Amino acid sequence: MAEPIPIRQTAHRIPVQTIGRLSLYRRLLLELSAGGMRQIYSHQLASAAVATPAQVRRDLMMIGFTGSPRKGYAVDELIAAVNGVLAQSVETSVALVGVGNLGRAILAYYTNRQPWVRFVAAFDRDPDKANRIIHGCRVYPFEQAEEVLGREGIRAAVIAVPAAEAQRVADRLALAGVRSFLNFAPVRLHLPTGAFVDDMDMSTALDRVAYYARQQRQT
Amino acid sequence: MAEPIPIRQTAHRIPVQTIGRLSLYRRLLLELSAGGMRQIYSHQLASAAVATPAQVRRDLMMIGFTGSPRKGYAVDELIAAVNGVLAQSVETSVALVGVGNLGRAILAYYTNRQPWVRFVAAFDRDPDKANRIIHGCRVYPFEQAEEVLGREGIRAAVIAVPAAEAQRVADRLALAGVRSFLNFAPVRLHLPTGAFVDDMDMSTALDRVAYYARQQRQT
DNA sequence: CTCACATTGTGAATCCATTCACAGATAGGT
DNA sequence: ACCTATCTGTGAATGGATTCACAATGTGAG
Repeated sequence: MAEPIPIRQTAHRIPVQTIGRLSLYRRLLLELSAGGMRQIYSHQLASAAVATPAQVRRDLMMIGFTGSPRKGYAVDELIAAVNGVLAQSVETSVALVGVGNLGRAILAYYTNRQPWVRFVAAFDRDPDKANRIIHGCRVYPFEQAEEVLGREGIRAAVIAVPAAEAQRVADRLALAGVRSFLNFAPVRLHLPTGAFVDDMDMSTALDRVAYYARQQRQT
Repeated sequence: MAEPIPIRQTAHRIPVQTIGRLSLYRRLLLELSAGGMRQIYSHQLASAAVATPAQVRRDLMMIGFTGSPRKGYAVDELIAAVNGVLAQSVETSVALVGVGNLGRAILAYYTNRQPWVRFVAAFDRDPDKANRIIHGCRVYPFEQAEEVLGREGIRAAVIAVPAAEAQRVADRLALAGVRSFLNFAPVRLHLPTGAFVDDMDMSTALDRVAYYARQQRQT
């Protein structure tokens, strides 16, 4: 199992888009590997990921993974290489803030899906929700945020609170050491430089989809 | 009420990113307008939207909306102009496919949030779920998709089914005339050119967030 | 062993969104 | 009525991601 995975350097900064596609590649590769595929060409992976072969090769180049002409890429080694970049073999602890409809659906969605990330704490303002366990995740009152985040060493959080509260929540999490946010609230967060935010703005997404339903255009 | 809103042309094609920001601007402006604000400068809107003033001016230029030096933009006229672009004053009918945890949360989330889009039908493979009403939306068995989509003139759909089924569902919807998709399944969909897909890939998003929690870098 | 050819790895070209920077405009002050 | 300060509108510059295109590679066939 200790094969030398062909990696040259993880040197330069990897763009966010590439990180996102690596996550997708890994999901596709895991399925293909389970189906018995040992080698894969850039054009095959590209077609599965709805991308171009050049895009795939460029992405793999970014993480310093190399294949072989005529044989393509070794599937399992590639999975290991992507794991090395995305998860550095450590499980990442994540917190959820906001245990409403959306928050519970998020917990349900992620449970047993990505073993490399774990929701170790959820928070809610409503004390009635506290101290319950939802989808295997303990819910705390939001007042205990600093304590729990510190204790668990949490540096990533998912925000699923109403728009009006999102900024306050983000401020407090940032102060408590969280540097990476997945934000479901339909507002843009002001955060200290160095922090990372990924907005999952469903309102905006629905507006975009409604717009293009009336146009006839484009990807 | 019949003020002439200053619009020059909706001529050229508006990039997706701009459409997304227009949706955000509208949300912010509606709130500011309700709070009594009549005029707004590009730098104020930019700060609310976490963008640059130049970005805001460029976006408004794309939709042909003009303001005035020293007074900025008229808030209510700008809202009307954005409405004209995004919703063309028509309510858009949308379907949901997949009434699981996520699907129900999506319905709950959108209810009473964006009156300009309406979920007029939901579909699920499971017949037990059919013919119920969830958050004001009637659930049909998926077999009736073509009939209902045709009857309601639906051209936009939200896909919230498991990954393994997403492509089949998308194919069938596309054949039934749906041209615009909001895809929550963690796969990329192959669709006829001309169709629009917006991927809300929560798996990928969580991987990105986990990645940057370990780095110390950047938005 | 040699050859042919499909595939990789990557510099260069292209494309597209964002930002810069400034000319032109105008509201408000005097 | 004029002047000034500050904003808009936009052509040009920038920056970054994607795509092109091709030399280098090495595999499998004969």
